[in-house]
Amino acid sequence: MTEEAQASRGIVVGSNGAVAVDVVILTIRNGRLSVLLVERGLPPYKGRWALPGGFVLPNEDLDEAALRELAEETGLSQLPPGAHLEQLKTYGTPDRDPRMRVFSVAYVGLLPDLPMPVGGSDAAAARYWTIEDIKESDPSLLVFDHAAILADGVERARAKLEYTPLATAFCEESFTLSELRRVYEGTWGVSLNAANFRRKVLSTPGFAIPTGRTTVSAAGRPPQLYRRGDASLLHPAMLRPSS
Amino acid sequence: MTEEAQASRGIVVGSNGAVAVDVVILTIRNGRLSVLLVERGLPPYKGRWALPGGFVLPNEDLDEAALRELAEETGLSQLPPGAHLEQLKTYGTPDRDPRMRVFSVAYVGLLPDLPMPVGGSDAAAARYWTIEDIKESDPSLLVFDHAAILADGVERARAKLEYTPLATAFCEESFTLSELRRVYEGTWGVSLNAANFRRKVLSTPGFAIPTGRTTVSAAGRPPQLYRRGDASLLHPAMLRPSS
DNA sequence: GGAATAGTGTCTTTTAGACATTATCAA
DNA sequence: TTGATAATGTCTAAAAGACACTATTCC
Repeated sequence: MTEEAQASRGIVVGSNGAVAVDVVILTIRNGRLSVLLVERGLPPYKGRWALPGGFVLPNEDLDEAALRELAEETGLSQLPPGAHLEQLKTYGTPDRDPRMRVFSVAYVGLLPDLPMPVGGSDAAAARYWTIEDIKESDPSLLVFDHAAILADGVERARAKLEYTPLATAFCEESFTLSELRRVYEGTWGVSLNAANFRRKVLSTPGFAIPTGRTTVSAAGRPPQLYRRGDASLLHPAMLRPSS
Repeated sequence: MTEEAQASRGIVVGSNGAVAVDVVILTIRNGRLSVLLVERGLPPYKGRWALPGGFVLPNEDLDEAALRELAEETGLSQLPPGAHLEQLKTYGTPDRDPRMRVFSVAYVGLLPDLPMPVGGSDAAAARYWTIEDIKESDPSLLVFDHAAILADGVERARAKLEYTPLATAFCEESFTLSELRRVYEGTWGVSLNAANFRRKVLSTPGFAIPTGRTTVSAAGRPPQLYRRGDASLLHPAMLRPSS
């Protein structure tokens, strides 16, 4: 039955729940895939952690709401250049929030490892957790179904690195190929052959563009710097080792 | 800000819109990718077409609501074996429905080309349209943002055929490799080399399993019959011709 | 020079594209 | 036999994996 048919029959008119957004903000810190979580400072659920999120405001688009939540928690007034935010999935199991029916439209954000701002808009604590640490901790660390949302977000990021150049969203505006490779290695939890990785990236038009500059490094030959190209798909894909 | 923080501050409590599901039901008819649309029989929007959909009921999960809508429009009491239904994306632009704020959680369904049942639960007409015909018709054929939802659904289907064995969801329980190839050809709008396609499918474990039986065909050598295997990913992917 | 990291070259293996050839049916 | 479709075989090209080797820096 169509929405309109229902509405004209008066079966369900008006609202059947509240709509929120939750954001899985991922970054690579110290070579490990990590997510930004906020701690509940007040009951209920005091001491447990949650994905940043909140209700969609009247007249606010979903993407806007997600951007706003990301900005509030990271302190970034806007997305850094090259960063990426995309819709993930909507979660609406009737009792996922025990207080009322809440539909949560989840987003995934890929960001470079920026220094945390001094306090977001909330009093509650916020910090990055490695995905590993969360998996090894008490299953009730996260509120509601946020563990499932996080798992879906991580899988989305892992999959998208295969067939898009989005790994660069984890990097600063200019980056070395070793940094880019460590994004893949940290996200997939594998190690990749540096020479073959280099050949693959450089043979894909629009993935990484040489800037001509180099960086100073602590030891070894100074690496070249690259910037994001305009490719939107890798063809053929970067293969995730199957082992 | 977290949902809980907002709720405890009373910033937004209760609802901010209604939540509906809309389903992009795709099939291959006469070799062409096609979608099931329902016609509005009553004003407003009389004579225009829409994706099957409706509001999510209290205590109904999103997947359930999508299955219910699919069943109501196709007359299928349950999904045929091997058919596929997955969440696509949520659309929530404030004025996408002029009557009230409606968040629509869209789904994509891939089904074999089953005969249409004699009338769904609605009085409104329902029929399959080819994607081509919709693209060539008046842009106002579809209500609201349903053209955009349809485009996203078609792109999802096209992409998923590349890296999953979901093409089999368009087939009956047993199928020939030519039928399977025509699914790819119809979905992608290309023609594929039959010999190379065959080699690719048969070299992917769990894609298509020979049943040992053959079909009678109007002309030519009778083809072997296959059934779906248990693979969930193609590795490496079936490449979509880049031309 | 030695340690460390960046970058190049090359051989092998896997997979895809092109396409000729054979197989099996109906009329 | 002819026409049609299914199935096989083979050569070539593209891409990935493995890995040895050279380059450039700091100490």
